[in-house]
Amino acid sequence: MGRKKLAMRRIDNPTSRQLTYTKRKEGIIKKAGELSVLCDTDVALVMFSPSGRLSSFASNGRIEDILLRFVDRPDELRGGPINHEEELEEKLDKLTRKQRESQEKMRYYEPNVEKINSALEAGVYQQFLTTAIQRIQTSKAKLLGSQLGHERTENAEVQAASMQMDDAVSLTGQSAEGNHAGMKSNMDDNQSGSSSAAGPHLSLGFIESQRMWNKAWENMKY
Amino acid sequence: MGRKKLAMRRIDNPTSRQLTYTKRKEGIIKKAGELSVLCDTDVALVMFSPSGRLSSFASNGRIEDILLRFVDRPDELRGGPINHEEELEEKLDKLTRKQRESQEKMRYYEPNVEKINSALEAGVYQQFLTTAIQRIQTSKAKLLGSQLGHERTENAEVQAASMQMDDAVSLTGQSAEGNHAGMKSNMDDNQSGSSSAAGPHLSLGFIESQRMWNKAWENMKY
DNA sequence: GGGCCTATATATAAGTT
DNA sequence: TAACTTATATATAGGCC
Repeated sequence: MGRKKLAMRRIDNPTSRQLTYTKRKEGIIKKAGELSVLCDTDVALVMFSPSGRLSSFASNGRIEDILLRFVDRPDELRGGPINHEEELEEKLDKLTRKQRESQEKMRYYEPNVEKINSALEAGVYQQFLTTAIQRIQTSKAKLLGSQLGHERTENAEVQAASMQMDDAVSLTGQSAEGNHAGMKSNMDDNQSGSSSAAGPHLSLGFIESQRMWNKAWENMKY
Repeated sequence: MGRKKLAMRRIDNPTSRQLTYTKRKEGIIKKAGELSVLCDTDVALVMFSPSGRLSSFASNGRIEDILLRFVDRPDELRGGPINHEEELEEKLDKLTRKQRESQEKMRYYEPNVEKINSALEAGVYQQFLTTAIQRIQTSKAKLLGSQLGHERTENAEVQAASMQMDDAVSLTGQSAEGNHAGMKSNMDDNQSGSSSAAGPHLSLGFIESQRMWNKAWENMKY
Protein backbone atom coordinates (compact mmCIF):
# COMPACT_ATOMS: atom_id res chain seq x y z
CA MET A 1 0.00 0.00 0.00
CA GLY A 2 1.28 3.42 -0.70
CA ARG A 3 2.27 5.58 -3.57
CA LYS A 4 3.96 2.70 -5.24
CA LYS A 5 3.70 -1.01 -5.00
CA LEU A 6 6.62 -2.31 -3.08
CA ALA A 7 8.38 -5.37 -4.46
CA MET A 8 8.10 -8.22 -2.03
CA ARG A 9 11.75 -8.55 -1.24
CA ARG A 10 14.27 -7.16 1.16
CA ILE A 11 14.43 -3.40 1.05
CA ASP A 12 18.01 -2.60 0.23
CA ASN A 13 18.21 0.90 1.57
CA PRO A 14 18.87 0.49 5.29
CA THR A 15 17.09 3.69 6.21
CA SER A 16 13.99 2.81 4.25
CA ARG A 17 14.08 -0.67 5.63
CA GLN A 18 14.12 0.56 9.17
CA LEU A 19 11.39 3.06 8.44
CA THR A 20 9.20 0.45 6.84
CA TYR A 21 9.83 -1.83 9.76
CA THR A 22 8.73 0.80 12.22
CA LYS A 23 5.58 1.63 10.33
CA ARG A 24 4.58 -1.91 9.60
CA LYS A 25 5.40 -2.97 13.10
CA GLU A 26 2.87 -0.50 14.38
CA GLY A 27 0.41 -1.65 11.79
CA ILE A 28 0.74 -5.29 12.68
CA ILE A 29 0.49 -4.52 16.37
CA LYS A 30 -2.67 -2.60 15.70
CA LYS A 31 -4.01 -5.53 13.74
CA ALA A 32 -3.15 -7.86 16.54
CA GLY A 33 -4.95 -5.61 18.98
CA GLU A 34 -7.99 -5.46 16.78
CA LEU A 35 -8.03 -9.18 16.34
CA SER A 36 -7.90 -9.71 20.07
CA VAL A 37 -10.71 -7.26 20.69
CA LEU A 38 -13.02 -8.19 17.85
CA CYS A 39 -12.64 -11.90 18.31
CA ASP A 40 -12.09 -11.81 22.04
CA THR A 41 -8.88 -13.76 21.83
CA ASP A 42 -5.34 -13.52 22.96
CA VAL A 43 -2.60 -12.64 20.57
CA ALA A 44 1.12 -12.60 21.14
CA LEU A 45 3.62 -11.20 18.72
CA VAL A 46 7.41 -11.15 18.64
CA MET A 47 9.41 -9.20 16.11
CA PHE A 48 12.99 -8.23 15.50
CA SER A 49 13.94 -4.99 13.86
CA PRO A 50 16.44 -4.97 11.00
CA SER A 51 19.03 -3.90 13.55
CA GLY A 52 18.17 -6.88 15.69
CA ARG A 53 16.00 -5.24 18.30
CA LEU A 54 13.22 -7.18 19.84
CA SER A 55 9.67 -6.00 20.04
CA SER A 56 6.79 -8.00 21.35
CA PHE A 57 3.10 -7.58 21.76
CA ALA A 58 0.56 -9.35 23.90
CA SER A 59 -3.09 -8.41 23.78
CA ASN A 60 -3.68 -9.88 27.16
CA GLY A 61 -0.97 -8.04 29.01
CA ARG A 62 2.01 -10.25 29.36
CA ILE A 63 2.86 -13.03 27.02
CA GLU A 64 3.30 -15.19 30.05
CA ASP A 65 -0.28 -14.62 31.03
CA ILE A 66 -1.43 -15.85 27.70
CA LEU A 67 0.75 -18.88 27.75
CA LEU A 68 -0.19 -19.73 31.31
CA ARG A 69 -3.53 -20.79 29.99
CA PHE A 70 -1.91 -24.01 28.95
CA VAL A 71 -0.29 -24.87 32.18
CA ASP A 72 -0.45 -28.40 33.44
CA ARG A 73 1.06 -30.33 36.29
CA PRO A 74 4.34 -28.71 37.22
CA ASP A 75 6.13 -31.90 38.17
CA GLU A 76 6.22 -33.02 34.59
CA LEU A 77 8.53 -30.30 33.45
CA ARG A 78 11.80 -31.73 34.64
CA GLY A 79 11.26 -34.99 32.87
CA GLY A 80 10.42 -33.42 29.56
CA PRO A 81 13.24 -31.44 28.06
CA ILE A 82 15.93 -33.65 29.53
CA ASN A 83 16.12 -35.68 26.37
CA HIS A 84 17.52 -32.73 24.52
CA GLU A 85 19.81 -31.69 27.29
CA GLU A 86 23.01 -32.36 25.41
CA GLU A 87 22.01 -30.82 22.14
CA LEU A 88 20.72 -27.83 23.92
CA GLU A 89 23.86 -27.41 25.94
CA GLU A 90 25.87 -27.40 22.79
CA LYS A 91 23.70 -24.87 21.08
CA LEU A 92 23.49 -22.75 24.12
CA ASP A 93 27.23 -22.62 24.44
CA LYS A 94 27.67 -21.58 20.85
CA LEU A 95 25.05 -18.95 21.06
CA THR A 96 26.42 -17.84 24.37
CA ARG A 97 29.60 -16.80 22.71
CA LYS A 98 27.71 -15.07 19.96
CA GLN A 99 25.62 -13.33 22.49
CA ARG A 100 28.58 -12.10 24.46
CA GLU A 101 29.82 -10.39 21.34
CA SER A 102 26.46 -8.89 20.66
CA GLN A 103 26.26 -7.82 24.22
CA GLU A 104 29.30 -5.68 23.82
CA LYS A 105 28.05 -4.21 20.59
CA MET A 106 24.74 -3.46 22.15
CA ARG A 107 26.29 -1.75 25.08
CA TYR A 108 27.99 0.46 22.61
CA TYR A 109 25.13 1.18 20.28
CA GLU A 110 22.21 1.01 22.65
CA PRO A 111 22.48 3.27 25.66
CA ASN A 112 18.83 2.86 26.50
CA VAL A 113 19.30 0.07 28.97
CA GLU A 114 15.80 0.30 30.30
CA LYS A 115 14.43 -1.20 27.17
CA ILE A 116 16.85 -4.06 27.34
CA ASN A 117 15.70 -4.65 30.84
CA SER A 118 12.14 -4.84 29.65
CA ALA A 119 13.03 -7.39 27.08
CA LEU A 120 14.92 -9.35 29.63
CA GLU A 121 12.06 -9.48 32.02
CA ALA A 122 9.55 -10.20 29.32
CA GLY A 123 11.70 -13.07 28.30
CA VAL A 124 11.77 -14.49 31.77
CA TYR A 125 8.05 -14.33 32.00
CA GLN A 126 7.84 -15.91 28.63
CA GLN A 127 9.91 -18.72 29.99
CA PHE A 128 7.33 -19.41 32.62
CA LEU A 129 4.55 -19.43 30.14
CA THR A 130 6.22 -21.61 27.66
CA THR A 131 7.08 -24.00 30.39
CA ALA A 132 3.44 -23.99 31.23
CA ILE A 133 2.59 -24.74 27.64
CA GLN A 134 4.96 -27.59 27.56
CA ARG A 135 3.39 -29.01 30.68
CA ILE A 136 -0.16 -28.85 29.50
CA GLN A 137 0.91 -30.29 26.21
CA THR A 138 2.61 -33.14 27.93
CA SER A 139 -0.69 -33.86 29.56
CA LYS A 140 -2.30 -33.73 26.21
CA ALA A 141 0.10 -36.24 24.83
CA LYS A 142 -0.85 -38.56 27.63
CA LEU A 143 -4.53 -38.04 27.12
CA LEU A 144 -4.25 -38.46 23.42
CA GLY A 145 -1.97 -41.43 23.69
CA SER A 146 0.32 -42.31 20.82
CA GLN A 147 -2.32 -42.45 18.14
CA LEU A 148 -0.47 -39.94 16.06
CA GLY A 149 1.66 -40.50 13.02
CA HIS A 150 4.75 -38.47 12.24
CA GLU A 151 4.56 -38.33 8.49
CA ARG A 152 4.29 -34.61 8.64
CA THR A 153 7.59 -34.19 10.33
CA GLU A 154 9.84 -31.63 8.81
CA ASN A 155 12.99 -30.01 9.99
CA ALA A 156 14.12 -26.74 8.58
CA GLU A 157 17.66 -25.58 8.82
CA VAL A 158 18.22 -22.97 11.43
CA GLN A 159 19.36 -19.54 10.52
CA ALA A 160 20.58 -18.31 13.84
CA ALA A 161 22.16 -14.91 13.79
CA SER A 162 23.70 -12.81 16.49
CA MET A 163 21.16 -10.39 17.79
CA GLN A 164 20.59 -7.80 20.36
CA MET A 165 17.31 -7.00 21.93
CA ASP A 166 15.78 -3.93 23.32
CA ASP A 167 12.24 -2.78 23.69
CA ALA A 168 9.69 -5.28 24.80
CA VAL A 169 6.40 -3.85 23.71
CA SER A 170 4.19 -5.85 25.97
CA LEU A 171 0.77 -4.38 26.07
CA THR A 172 -1.98 -4.74 28.58
CA GLY A 173 -5.52 -3.51 28.70
CA GLN A 174 -5.59 -3.58 32.44
CA SER A 175 -2.47 -1.81 33.51
CA ALA A 176 -2.61 0.95 36.07
CA GLU A 177 -2.33 3.69 33.50
CA GLY A 178 -4.35 3.66 30.35
CA ASN A 179 -6.96 1.17 31.42
CA HIS A 180 -8.92 0.53 28.30
CA ALA A 181 -12.39 -0.56 29.22
CA GLY A 182 -13.73 -3.43 27.25
CA MET A 183 -10.35 -4.86 26.49
CA LYS A 184 -10.55 -8.53 27.23
CA SER A 185 -13.42 -8.36 29.66
CA ASN A 186 -14.54 -11.95 29.60
CA MET A 187 -13.05 -13.39 32.71
CA ASP A 188 -14.93 -16.58 32.25
CA ASP A 189 -12.84 -18.64 34.57
CA ASN A 190 -11.48 -18.71 38.06
CA GLN A 191 -7.95 -17.67 37.32
CA SER A 192 -8.38 -13.96 37.56
CA GLY A 193 -6.89 -13.58 40.97
CA SER A 194 -4.09 -16.06 40.87
CA SER A 195 -1.66 -14.51 38.49
CA SER A 196 -1.21 -10.99 39.73
CA ALA A 197 1.28 -12.38 42.17
CA ALA A 198 3.30 -13.86 39.38
CA GLY A 199 6.17 -11.45 39.36
CA PRO A 200 7.20 -9.68 42.52
CA HIS A 201 10.72 -10.58 41.50
CA LEU A 202 10.43 -9.40 37.97
CA SER A 203 9.33 -6.07 36.68
CA LEU A 204 8.08 -5.55 33.17
CA GLY A 205 8.68 -2.26 31.46
CA PHE A 206 5.57 -0.93 29.84
CA ILE A 207 6.35 2.65 29.10
CA GLU A 208 6.96 2.27 25.42
CA SER A 209 4.28 -0.37 25.27
CA GLN A 210 1.63 1.73 26.84
CA ARG A 211 2.44 4.70 24.71
CA MET A 212 2.15 2.78 21.51
CA TRP A 213 -0.88 0.89 22.63
CA ASN A 214 -2.69 3.95 23.84
CA LYS A 215 -2.07 5.55 20.53
CA ALA A 216 -3.17 2.58 18.53
CA TRP A 217 -6.11 2.08 20.78
CA GLU A 218 -7.43 5.59 20.35
CA ASN A 219 -7.31 5.17 16.64
CA MET A 220 -9.10 1.90 16.57
CA LYS A 221 -11.54 2.55 19.35
CA TYR A 222 -14.35 3.90 17.26
CA MET B 1 -12.20 -2.31 6.07
CA GLY B 2 -15.19 -3.69 4.35
CA ARG B 3 -18.68 -2.70 3.47
CA LYS B 4 -19.22 -1.24 6.89
CA LYS B 5 -16.98 0.01 9.59
CA LEU B 6 -16.85 -2.52 12.33
CA ALA B 7 -17.18 -1.25 15.87
CA MET B 8 -14.01 -2.00 17.77
CA ARG B 9 -15.48 -4.36 20.27
CA ARG B 10 -16.17 -8.02 20.64
CA ILE B 11 -18.27 -9.38 17.80
CA ASP B 12 -21.30 -10.87 19.49
CA ASN B 13 -22.39 -13.27 16.81
CA PRO B 14 -20.24 -16.37 17.31
CA THR B 15 -20.31 -17.28 13.66
CA SER B 16 -19.25 -13.85 12.52
CA ARG B 17 -16.64 -13.74 15.20
CA GLN B 18 -15.09 -16.97 14.06
CA LEU B 19 -15.26 -15.88 10.44
CA THR B 20 -13.63 -12.58 11.19
CA TYR B 21 -10.98 -14.37 13.19
CA THR B 22 -10.16 -16.65 10.33
CA LYS B 23 -9.92 -13.86 7.81
CA ARG B 24 -7.97 -11.53 9.99
CA LYS B 25 -5.70 -14.29 11.11
CA GLU B 26 -4.70 -14.86 7.54
CA GLY B 27 -4.29 -11.16 7.05
CA ILE B 28 -2.03 -10.71 10.02
CA ILE B 29 0.02 -13.73 9.07
CA LYS B 30 0.46 -12.28 5.64
CA LYS B 31 1.52 -9.01 7.19
CA ALA B 32 3.98 -10.80 9.39
CA GLY B 33 5.40 -12.57 6.38
CA GLU B 34 5.72 -9.33 4.47
CA LEU B 35 7.39 -7.65 7.39
CA SER B 36 9.93 -10.43 7.67
CA VAL B 37 10.71 -10.33 3.98
CA LEU B 38 10.75 -6.60 3.41
CA CYS B 39 12.72 -5.82 6.51
CA ASP B 40 14.70 -9.04 6.57
CA THR B 41 13.72 -9.82 10.11
CA ASP B 42 12.24 -12.62 12.12
CA VAL B 43 8.66 -12.50 13.25
CA ALA B 44 6.82 -14.85 15.52
CA LEU B 45 3.12 -14.77 16.12
CA VAL B 46 0.81 -16.66 18.44
CA MET B 47 -2.97 -16.41 18.29
CA PHE B 48 -5.95 -18.12 19.80
CA SER B 49 -9.20 -18.52 17.97
CA PRO B 50 -12.46 -17.59 19.69
CA SER B 51 -12.93 -21.27 20.34
CA GLY B 52 -9.54 -21.44 21.96
CA ARG B 53 -7.51 -22.93 19.20
CA LEU B 54 -3.92 -22.00 18.88
CA SER B 55 -2.28 -20.73 15.76
CA SER B 56 1.26 -19.57 15.48
CA PHE B 57 3.47 -18.14 12.82
CA ALA B 58 7.22 -17.87 12.51
CA SER B 59 8.81 -16.26 9.50
CA ASN B 60 12.03 -18.01 10.16
CA GLY B 61 10.74 -21.53 10.37
CA ARG B 62 10.17 -22.53 13.93
CA ILE B 63 9.57 -20.16 16.73
CA GLU B 64 12.23 -21.99 18.64
CA ASP B 65 14.75 -21.17 15.97
CA ILE B 66 14.03 -17.53 16.36
CA LEU B 67 14.16 -17.61 20.09
CA LEU B 68 17.33 -19.67 20.16
CA ARG B 69 19.12 -16.60 19.02
CA PHE B 70 19.08 -15.47 22.59
CA VAL B 71 20.37 -18.57 24.21
CA ASP B 72 22.96 -18.29 26.93
CA ARG B 73 24.55 -20.57 29.46
CA PRO B 74 22.19 -23.43 30.22
CA ASP B 75 23.23 -23.86 33.82
CA GLU B 76 21.61 -20.63 34.81
CA LEU B 77 18.09 -21.79 34.16
CA ARG B 78 17.51 -23.77 37.29
CA GLY B 79 18.33 -20.90 39.55
CA GLY B 80 15.97 -18.51 37.87
CA PRO B 81 12.33 -19.54 38.00
CA ILE B 82 12.65 -21.27 41.33
CA ASN B 83 11.65 -18.13 43.12
CA HIS B 84 8.18 -18.42 41.71
CA GLU B 85 7.90 -22.10 42.27
CA GLU B 86 5.06 -21.97 44.75
CA GLU B 87 2.97 -19.42 42.92
CA LEU B 88 3.45 -21.30 39.75
CA GLU B 89 2.49 -24.60 41.29
CA GLU B 90 -0.74 -23.10 42.47
CA LYS B 91 -1.59 -21.62 39.13
CA LEU B 92 -0.60 -24.73 37.34
CA ASP B 93 -2.87 -26.83 39.46
CA LYS B 94 -5.84 -24.60 38.86
CA LEU B 95 -5.25 -24.49 35.20
CA THR B 96 -4.66 -28.18 35.10
CA ARG B 97 -8.19 -28.82 36.22
CA LYS B 98 -9.50 -26.32 33.72
CA GLN B 99 -7.45 -27.95 31.05
CA ARG B 100 -8.73 -31.41 31.82
CA GLU B 101 -12.24 -30.18 31.24
CA SER B 102 -11.27 -28.51 28.01
CA GLN B 103 -9.50 -31.61 26.98
CA GLU B 104 -12.66 -33.59 27.08
CA LYS B 105 -14.55 -30.96 25.16
CA MET B 106 -11.85 -30.81 22.59
CA ARG B 107 -11.81 -34.52 22.10
CA TYR B 108 -15.44 -34.21 21.30
CA TYR B 109 -15.33 -31.23 19.03
CA GLU B 110 -11.92 -31.64 17.49
CA PRO B 111 -11.30 -34.97 15.85
CA ASN B 112 -8.25 -33.69 14.04
CA VAL B 113 -5.73 -34.86 16.56
CA GLU B 114 -2.80 -34.26 14.28
CA LYS B 115 -3.13 -30.58 14.67
CA ILE B 116 -3.14 -30.87 18.39
CA ASN B 117 0.02 -32.85 18.12
CA SER B 118 1.59 -30.09 16.11
CA ALA B 119 0.72 -27.56 18.72
CA LEU B 120 2.08 -29.83 21.37
CA GLU B 121 5.38 -30.21 19.70
CA ALA B 122 5.59 -26.58 18.81
CA GLY B 123 5.02 -25.83 22.43
CA VAL B 124 7.83 -28.06 23.49
CA TYR B 125 10.16 -26.37 21.09
CA GLN B 126 8.92 -23.07 22.31
CA GLN B 127 9.79 -24.19 25.79
CA PHE B 128 13.37 -24.72 24.79
CA LEU B 129 13.59 -21.40 23.12
CA THR B 130 12.06 -19.46 25.87
CA THR B 131 14.33 -21.16 28.29
CA ALA B 132 17.11 -20.03 26.07
CA ILE B 133 15.83 -16.51 26.15
CA GLN B 134 15.66 -16.56 29.86
CA ARG B 135 19.22 -17.72 30.01
CA ILE B 136 20.63 -15.16 27.73
CA GLN B 137 18.68 -12.53 29.52
CA THR B 138 20.00 -13.67 32.82
CA SER B 139 23.41 -13.15 31.38
CA LYS B 140 22.35 -9.75 30.30
CA ALA B 141 21.24 -8.90 33.76
CA LYS B 142 24.65 -9.81 35.01
CA LEU B 143 26.40 -7.84 32.34
CA LEU B 144 24.20 -4.87 32.84
CA GLY B 145 24.36 -5.09 36.60
CA SER B 146 21.69 -3.54 38.75
CA GLN B 147 21.88 -0.09 37.26
CA LEU B 148 18.20 -0.19 36.42
CA GLY B 149 15.31 1.31 38.27
CA HIS B 150 11.98 -0.41 38.63
CA GLU B 151 9.65 2.55 38.51
CA ARG B 152 8.07 1.17 35.40
CA THR B 153 6.96 -1.98 37.10
CA GLU B 154 3.40 -2.90 36.47
CA ASN B 155 1.38 -5.97 37.09
CA ALA B 156 -1.78 -6.68 35.20
CA GLU B 157 -4.34 -9.10 36.47
CA VAL B 158 -4.38 -12.38 34.68
CA GLN B 159 -7.37 -13.45 32.70
CA ALA B 160 -6.66 -17.09 32.36
CA ALA B 161 -9.31 -19.09 30.63
CA SER B 162 -9.60 -22.69 29.73
CA MET B 163 -8.41 -23.31 26.24
CA GLN B 164 -7.78 -25.94 23.74
CA MET B 165 -5.25 -25.73 21.01
CA ASP B 166 -4.98 -27.12 17.58
CA ASP B 167 -3.15 -26.00 14.54
CA ALA B 168 0.34 -24.71 14.94
CA VAL B 169 0.94 -22.67 11.85
CA SER B 170 4.67 -22.63 11.99
CA LEU B 171 6.04 -21.42 8.75
CA THR B 172 9.44 -21.81 7.26
CA GLY B 173 11.12 -20.48 4.20
CA GLN B 174 13.37 -23.44 4.00
CA SER B 175 11.19 -26.43 4.43
CA ALA B 176 11.41 -29.32 2.05
CA GLU B 177 8.32 -28.35 0.15
CA GLY B 178 7.62 -24.81 -0.87
CA ASN B 179 11.10 -23.47 -0.55
CA HIS B 180 10.67 -19.78 -1.10
CA ALA B 181 13.87 -18.38 -2.44
CA GLY B 182 15.03 -15.19 -0.87
CA MET B 183 13.23 -15.82 2.35
CA LYS B 184 15.67 -14.97 5.10
CA SER B 185 18.83 -15.29 3.16
CA ASN B 186 21.22 -13.34 5.31
CA MET B 187 23.00 -15.97 7.28
CA ASP B 188 25.43 -13.48 8.67
CA ASP B 189 26.71 -15.62 11.46
CA ASN B 190 28.11 -19.01 12.23
CA GLN B 191 25.02 -20.56 13.74
CA SER B 192 23.48 -21.88 10.61
CA GLY B 193 24.61 -25.42 11.13
CA SER B 194 24.13 -25.75 14.82
CA SER B 195 20.42 -25.75 15.22
CA SER B 196 19.20 -28.19 12.65
CA ALA B 197 19.84 -30.90 15.16
CA ALA B 198 17.37 -29.36 17.51
CA GLY B 199 14.65 -31.92 17.34
CA PRO B 200 15.20 -35.48 16.33
CA HIS B 201 12.92 -36.24 19.22
CA LEU B 202 10.24 -33.80 18.27
CA SER B 203 8.45 -33.45 15.01
CA LEU B 204 6.65 -30.31 13.99
CA GLY B 205 3.64 -30.52 11.75
CA PHE B 206 3.79 -28.08 8.92
CA ILE B 207 1.08 -29.20 6.60
CA GLU B 208 -1.45 -26.55 7.43
CA SER B 209 1.35 -24.10 7.84
CA GLN B 210 2.83 -24.73 4.48
CA ARG B 211 -0.51 -24.59 2.81
CA MET B 212 -1.36 -21.25 4.27
CA TRP B 213 2.09 -19.87 3.80
CA ASN B 214 2.34 -20.96 0.21
CA LYS B 215 -0.98 -19.34 -0.45
CA ALA B 216 -0.07 -16.12 1.27
CA TRP B 217 3.31 -16.14 -0.32
CA GLU B 218 1.99 -16.41 -3.84
CA ASN B 219 -0.23 -13.45 -3.21
CA MET B 220 2.46 -11.26 -1.78
CA LYS B 221 5.27 -12.35 -4.02
CA TYR B 222 4.83 -9.76 -6.70
C1' DG C 1 14.36 10.85 13.65
C1' DG C 2 9.65 11.70 14.41
C1' DG C 3 5.11 13.56 12.63
C1' DC C 4 1.94 14.75 9.19
C1' DC C 5 -0.02 14.38 4.43
C1' DT C 6 -1.96 12.19 0.35
C1' DA C 7 -2.23 9.03 -3.36
C1' DT C 8 -2.49 4.19 -3.80
C1' DA C 9 -2.33 -0.48 -2.60
C1' DT C 10 -4.48 -3.81 0.53
C1' DA C 11 -7.49 -5.86 3.74
C1' DT C 12 -11.85 -7.17 4.66
C1' DA C 13 -17.36 -6.92 5.97
C1' DA C 14 -21.18 -8.24 3.69
C1' DG C 15 -23.29 -10.43 0.26
C1' DT C 16 -23.50 -14.10 -3.08
C1' DT C 17 -23.10 -18.80 -4.76
C1' DT D 1 -19.65 -24.97 4.93
C1' DA D 2 -16.26 -22.75 2.21
C1' DA D 3 -15.15 -19.96 -2.02
C1' DC D 4 -15.85 -15.94 -4.67
C1' DT D 5 -17.23 -10.87 -5.35
C1' DT D 6 -17.40 -6.11 -4.44
C1' DA D 7 -17.85 -1.85 -2.02
C1' DT D 8 -15.41 0.37 1.61
C1' DA D 9 -12.32 1.03 5.25
C1' DT D 10 -7.39 0.83 6.34
C1' DA D 11 -2.54 0.62 5.87
C1' DT D 12 1.24 2.62 4.15
C1' DA D 13 5.12 4.45 0.43
C1' DG D 14 6.96 8.45 -0.73
C1' DG D 15 7.17 13.35 0.35
C1' DC D 16 7.75 17.21 3.21
C1' DC D 17 8.71 19.44 7.51
